[in-house]
Amino acid sequence: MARSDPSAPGNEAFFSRPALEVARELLGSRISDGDVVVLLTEVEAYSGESDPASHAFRGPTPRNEVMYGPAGRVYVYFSYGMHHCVNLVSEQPGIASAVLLRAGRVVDGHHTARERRGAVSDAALARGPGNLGKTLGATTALTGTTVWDGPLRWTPAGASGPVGAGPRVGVSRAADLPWRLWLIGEPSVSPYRRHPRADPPPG
DNA sequence: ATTCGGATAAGG
DNA sequence: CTTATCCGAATT
Repeated sequence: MARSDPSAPGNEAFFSRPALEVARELLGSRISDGDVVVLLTEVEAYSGESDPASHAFRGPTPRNEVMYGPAGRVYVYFSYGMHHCVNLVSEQPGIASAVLLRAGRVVDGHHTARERRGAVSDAALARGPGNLGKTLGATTALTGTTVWDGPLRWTPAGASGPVGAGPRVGVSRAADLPWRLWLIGEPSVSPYRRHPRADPPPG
């Protein structure tokens, strides 16, 4: 190997699957930036141009272009003019798909994390996608980097606990697809907030 | 429950 | 130009 990690082929294969499947297996795995290490506790799948809640629903744009490329790349979008939200691209090239990293538990680098986030509880450091992005120091400049030879490094999960599934947060269309997954009992998981204009829940 | 902040993209 | 959005903090 000249530059990239020898585990790159395996990592790319891991991400080159349907977003929901990748999302499920991301729970309990780790993503790091320098000394800051986060164990992922909450993720959401966004799958293809047929998913009305996905940034790719209306086809390619300069912002979402990376979602159409090979898996294992980082997609950071700048949200509401202030938050950097981190996604990991999944599926094969041509199928725009990604997993939004919604929350995690900081397991190392608390000092750096708190420099970025301020005086909040450990559980709140990386609770919510904007806060997780801030904890990792993410900016849109990370878009397109891989999680094996870029600033963000991903390592597979060991064991992880029971998994909950429910509606995605803040989406107004396809609001009740249970594509938000989390580790049950984790205090770092963000509270569910339904989009104000989503259709009423079924039942 | 509501309000601001203010990038990105779609539609008029 | 107007409206909506994969959000978070602060306020009613």
